[in-house]
Amino acid sequence: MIEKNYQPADIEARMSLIWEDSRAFSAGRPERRDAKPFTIVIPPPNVTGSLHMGHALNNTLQDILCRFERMRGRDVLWQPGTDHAGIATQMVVERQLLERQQPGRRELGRARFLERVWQWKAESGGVIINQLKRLGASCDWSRERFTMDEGLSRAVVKVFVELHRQGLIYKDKRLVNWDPKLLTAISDLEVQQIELRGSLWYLRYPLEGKTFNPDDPATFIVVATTRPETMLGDSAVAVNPDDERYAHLVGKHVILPLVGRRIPIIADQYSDPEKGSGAVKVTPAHDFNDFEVGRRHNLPQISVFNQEAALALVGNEDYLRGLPEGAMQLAEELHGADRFAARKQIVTRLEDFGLLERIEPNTHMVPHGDRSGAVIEPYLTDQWYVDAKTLAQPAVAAVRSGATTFVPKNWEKTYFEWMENIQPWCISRQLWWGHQIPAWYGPDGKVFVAETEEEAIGNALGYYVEQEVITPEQGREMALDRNKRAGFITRDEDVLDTWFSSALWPFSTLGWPDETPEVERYYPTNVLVTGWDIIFFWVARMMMMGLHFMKQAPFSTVYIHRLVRDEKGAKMSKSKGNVIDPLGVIDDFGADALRFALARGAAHSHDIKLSPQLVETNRNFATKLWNACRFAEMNACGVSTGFDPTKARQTLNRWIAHETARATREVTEALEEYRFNDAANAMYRFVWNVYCDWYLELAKPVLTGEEGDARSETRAMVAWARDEILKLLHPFMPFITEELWTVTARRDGLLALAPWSRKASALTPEQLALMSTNSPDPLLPPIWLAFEAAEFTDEAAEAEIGWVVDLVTAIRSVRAEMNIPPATLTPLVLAGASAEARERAPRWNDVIRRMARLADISFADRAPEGSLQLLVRGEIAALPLKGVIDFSAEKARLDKELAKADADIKRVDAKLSNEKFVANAPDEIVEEEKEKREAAVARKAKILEALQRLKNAE
RNA sequence: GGGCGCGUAGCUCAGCGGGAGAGCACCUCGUUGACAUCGAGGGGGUCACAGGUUCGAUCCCUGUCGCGCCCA
Repeated sequence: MIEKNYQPADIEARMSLIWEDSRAFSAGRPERRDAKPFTIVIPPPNVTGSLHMGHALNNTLQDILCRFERMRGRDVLWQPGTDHAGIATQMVVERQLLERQQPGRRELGRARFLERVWQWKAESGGVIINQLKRLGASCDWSRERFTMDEGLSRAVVKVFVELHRQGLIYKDKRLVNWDPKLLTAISDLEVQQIELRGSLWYLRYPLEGKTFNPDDPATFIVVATTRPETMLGDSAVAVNPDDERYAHLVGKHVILPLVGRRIPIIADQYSDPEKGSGAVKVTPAHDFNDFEVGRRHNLPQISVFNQEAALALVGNEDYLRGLPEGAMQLAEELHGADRFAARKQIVTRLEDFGLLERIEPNTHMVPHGDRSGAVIEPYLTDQWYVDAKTLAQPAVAAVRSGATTFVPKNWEKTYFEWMENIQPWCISRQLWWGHQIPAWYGPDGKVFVAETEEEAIGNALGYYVEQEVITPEQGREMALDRNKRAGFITRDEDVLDTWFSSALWPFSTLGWPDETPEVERYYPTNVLVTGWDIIFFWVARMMMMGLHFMKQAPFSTVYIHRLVRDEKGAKMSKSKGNVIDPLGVIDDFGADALRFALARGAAHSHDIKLSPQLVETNRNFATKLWNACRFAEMNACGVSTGFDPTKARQTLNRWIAHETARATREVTEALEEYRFNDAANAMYRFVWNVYCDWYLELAKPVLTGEEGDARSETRAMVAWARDEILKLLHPFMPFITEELWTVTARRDGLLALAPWSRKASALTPEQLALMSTNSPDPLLPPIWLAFEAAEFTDEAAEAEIGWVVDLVTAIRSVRAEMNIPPATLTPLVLAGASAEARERAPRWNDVIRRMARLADISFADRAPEGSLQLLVRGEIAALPLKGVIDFSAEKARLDKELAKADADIKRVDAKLSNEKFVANAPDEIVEEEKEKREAAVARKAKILEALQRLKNAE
């Protein structure tokens, strides 16, 4: 029994349990041992996360694909899990400690802090998994993984060690993006360039050997900078080699103001004569471009900041080297000043000495940390790097060769663009939460990288014994006693970038580095579904790691979807307050409605604009489906075993079989091409505008009529088509369809595991032509017969039902236009009807009368006088309404139609009389135009006839 | 500055070489037993602009304007 009202919350809770209990989504179900696998790995949400609309879209699309392929018989593995999200999680826990006024991270110390994080993870880390379940995600939940699981951690260590051994991971001292708030290095990708209004300061650097005179430009050179405070670390001034203004100064020196350091004037292409003064200060330790200039010219790198981006001058050897007497005073005065305070102080001092020429307003891009929001400081430190350039080569080749394809294809260009300009990937983070780098250092700083601590210690002690730094006896003691080696051998404190472990996700989740059956069966995966924002963070890196370690690209297709925005097209953000909470709309309208709304909007080249109202609309669609199924139930439309829709005898039933087959093809083909919106919209139309609006309406007289073959066939067909609808809709709206599947008949199994009606391989056009004949060749191989229902067509049925639909629509339309009250039943006269119409009309008498609100239907040679005359498929259908119709309105209506027919004839004539058109256009187009002309001429004749009748009646 | 994408009904979008479409919104009418979370009907568009290619352009090409995003 179907409940009277559709109540999604109730259904969704129940269905979740049924799926879970039956382990419907488990990969490797025994009966599918021989089936082809289909694998998707979920983009692991942050363990700190909660479901937002982006997740809802991303996972809805993945679920549609998984359910679709599961129904097509594949052995589906949708691999779920979460990401430890280094920085984000550490921040969450630190904030919690602060709120609870508990000891902070540093007070706790590393071990106890990590314990706290794990504890937090155990308590609150599973939130998003449950939210994904509410969305209906059909992951194999028994296989849930976490990037810091024992197994995945082993994969991380193994990858690190191997890449290190191969020279693809190395330690280097270079500039990094330093976050002075979080006190860690971050990768280029975690930096956001934000345009800010600032200033361009023009500073005078006095030339060596001349007495500085603010009024004499010959005594100084002007440099322009956006960061005057870094001048303390300047080690050169650069001018463009082609800049004649400065040619005579190249090779000379300036004395750095305030500091007194003697630095050279060098010629380098980097200096742009058009910008600023054409001369730039060079600070290799605090600017990426300057760093490169410094390398080219072998300049000293003078770092003047500490970790917190405050000036660190006292005791700074690099800074103090070669400075004159008295330099200490300035160092002491400025030491410890924050970079922004330092800027003010330095500018003031320069100004006092006439060293500031002018200040210009200047808008420029300033790097910010994407997590902390702090202004990023280029900072000179030792960090670990991955040689991304080398790893990128196979990753580029895989996409070039088509081994991996992006959908839509244009993303490949973005991918290439980045991959071909890729920079070394900084993977070390000065955090605690994450995979600690498997590197150990000896007293001289020598690095020992190994998969286990024992191995590393063993190597290290062996090395130092050999070097006679320690005795073999000491070595043995240190190997056995952790305390004895403390301080002698120390582990690298840093952890790896979170994306390092995510890069391994497609194979680490399957058990690699162990040789598991899962790796064998489910790698490489089939499709990766993700947003464009993590192509670089994640997709590119999975490609690199997958190809390097597995020798195969991790997925054959990368489907990139767009963003979900609010109804006005604005990005959803907490600060704007325009966030739509997916769980909120699920509460209000159901997960199915949200999923269907997202799927219907998921076009390739547009962001999705979503509003609660849109979800409501799709809930209404679910209600419509619900009620259609109730209607079927009330009319005893039960599943009839062995029923073959292609053998139906009733025209109406053949028609819906034809339409169902068409919908099946449309949905299948659209999903095969990741056109989620086309697939979902095809179903929306089919269910509402075909099945409900016409099929069920036209079937009503039969269903409520007398017992007989026609009625039983119709009952069976209503049920069959409903079942097909439930199947086709299941990937989009799993809950309601599974519920309706369960309650409408005794079923062998779950809808989630029921077979899709169209097989994976498309038929050739020749095969299709064969299938469309009404009498299939008895010699056809059985596999073709399996396609029959989905390939079925019946043009004759379509023509007949089309006529009924057109007739009813035309009558309804004119009745509404003429304001004929619904209660008024009018007679219908088919004037000069063709043999076909004479046959059809009695067959559809009941339906047409009911739907068009007619008293009766009769035939006549010509339309009765004083009737409304409609043109339906070239024949006149007349409504004799003497006394009711407004003659002038009717004349106007017919005139309008006449004008339309005339316009059509004229346009076609223009074409056909154009010799070039007839000569150049394809034959079928010319033929089509001729047919159009004939039809329009015939139509015109009928309209003229109708006008004549009208005139006679006046 | 480089790249990608988008300008089609009031809104959101589909169509991407041969007669302008859908959903929502709007207006009119309607509770006859699946459904008012509904049904029937209707109005509404120089397909941004300008050139070009073509027998034919909303669709292809070029340019202009406007909007969005990514990378420097």
